[in-house]
Amino acid sequence: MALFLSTIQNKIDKKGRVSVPARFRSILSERGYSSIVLFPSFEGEAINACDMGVMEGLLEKIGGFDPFSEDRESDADALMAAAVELPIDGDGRITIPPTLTEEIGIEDQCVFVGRGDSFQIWAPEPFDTRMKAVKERARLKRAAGQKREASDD
Amino acid sequence: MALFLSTIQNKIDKKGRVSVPARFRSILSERGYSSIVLFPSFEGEAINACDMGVMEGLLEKIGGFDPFSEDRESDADALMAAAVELPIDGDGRITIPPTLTEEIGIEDQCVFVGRGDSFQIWAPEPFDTRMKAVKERARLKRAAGQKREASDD
DNA sequence: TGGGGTATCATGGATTTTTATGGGAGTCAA
DNA sequence: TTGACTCCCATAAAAATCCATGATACCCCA
Repeated sequence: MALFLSTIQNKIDKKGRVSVPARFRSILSERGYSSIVLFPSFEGEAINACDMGVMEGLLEKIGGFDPFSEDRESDADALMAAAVELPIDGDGRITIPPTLTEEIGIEDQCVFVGRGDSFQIWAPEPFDTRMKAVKERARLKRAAGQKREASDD
Repeated sequence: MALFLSTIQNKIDKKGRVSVPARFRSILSERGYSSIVLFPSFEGEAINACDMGVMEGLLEKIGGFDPFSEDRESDADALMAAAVELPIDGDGRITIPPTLTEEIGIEDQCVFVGRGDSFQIWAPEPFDTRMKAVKERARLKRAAGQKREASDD
């Protein structure tokens, strides 16, 4: 199955619309979806995005509706409550609700980040910071580890 | 199958009518229903809502589980007795009976909360409190480290 | 190889449709 | 008659849809 790869930054217009990267759209439609499901990441820094199939799988895992049982994870319920299904319009755009953008700090630009079977949406600056941190950590690890002189800094 | 997702707050007018969120309505009608079934949650904080199909499955499951168990049967009886089927009117609204709203503390606003295969109806404030509690708990769990144990104190 | 044409994409704006909400008229029963 | 309820209509706001354009990438053919 095709994977969500690479990082694309797009603009959010005054009406709150953003283009979903064309490649991502084609992957979604390959899977048979014309909408995406968004919900806040647990770390609170990004929005997670997946298709409805993933949500269905999740629900199946936590079990169906049974008012007599208390064992249904409240986390899972919170997830369903925080998630939104967004239709992709005829021009390939979505409108992310303010509840999600505000929490993450997204304003007029956002970054789509491939994660394989799903992707994330970030505000540009925090994403930058995060990437730099990751790279730095990798660099340190490399430096501390072996004498790998193939420098690429 | 489409799932009930996200959280929508709507107003209750003087006549006691509330709009069922459009997305929820379309999911219901997709499943072939034009009414919803309501009954109080056992925790007493919210109203549970589902379609008649879910209700039938539910009662069948409970009834079929153990025909000789008095507890189960009385639970099922209580559920049936407390449940109401509400028609959705031409404008997409329902009128929640006072028996249910008073118990939950709903007055002039209510919140529809998706739960996947069903949804709930809350008074705004208790729902807020609940969501904050869930988030805080998740935060603590995260901060405590990745040791995923049954404990969540 | 390079240049022109074409398809695709991201973006902006306008227009139409849907939705939530308010209110009124008619109906039925107590 | 009064009160509760149903059906119908009005409207403002929000959402979905449609159309236009500049830019870029892609392809084809001389």
